[in-house]
Amino acid sequence: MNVADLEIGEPDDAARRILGGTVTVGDVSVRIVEVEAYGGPLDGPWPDPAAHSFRGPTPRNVVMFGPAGRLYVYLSYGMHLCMNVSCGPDGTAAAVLLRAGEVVAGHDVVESRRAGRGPRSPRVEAGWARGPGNLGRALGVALADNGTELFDASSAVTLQLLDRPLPGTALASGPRVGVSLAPDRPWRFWIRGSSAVSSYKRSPRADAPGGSEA
DNA sequence: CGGTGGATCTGA
DNA sequence: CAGATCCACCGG
Repeated sequence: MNVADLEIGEPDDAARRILGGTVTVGDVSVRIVEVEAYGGPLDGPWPDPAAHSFRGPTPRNVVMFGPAGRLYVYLSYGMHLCMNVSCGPDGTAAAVLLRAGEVVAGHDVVESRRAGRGPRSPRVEAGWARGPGNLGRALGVALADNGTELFDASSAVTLQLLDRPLPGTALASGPRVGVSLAPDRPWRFWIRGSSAVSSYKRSPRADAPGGSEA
């Protein structure tokens, strides 16, 4: 509900602020339980070689360079629509990738979107929006939704933040998933104990689930 | 583990 | 323009 919370502060602050918030598209709502923060080019405040925006603005990533609170949608590996929330001041590239959520409304719609997929696709409700590709499919976003103003109630895609951010004790953090550059940056955040967190990438060696306190 | 899949970017 | 790349997922 408060864009200012996303335009002030570091991308990781925005990431923690978004956790626990709710994204709504039509009848479907998802409570966000896992996110990753991304920065921008070398000459910006948050140089991030893992970010789409690292090599400067392009037609695809230009939303990351715009004002906070807009939806950045991109197609990953030719089949998965992934959702990000732009953050930071206008003109500065940063975004938060929405990695996983819990379906809190529109279960029937989400289930129908999952129909016809392989028998191994998540049957358990907790897996319906686990992973950025699954999250995008559950919500039914399209590339055409790129740039949507998430805090405008009349938008097709909206984001409702918690009135107050979750306490740090409720969160955990660790390295980002699927990122080969800057793997040491602990810019992945999730809500402790949520069954929808995409834990599959955790190293089997890591006995304590994947990360540290946030 | 490998195949799939398509937009996007880079460098001829 | 072709080729490489890409913030995944599923089935084996």
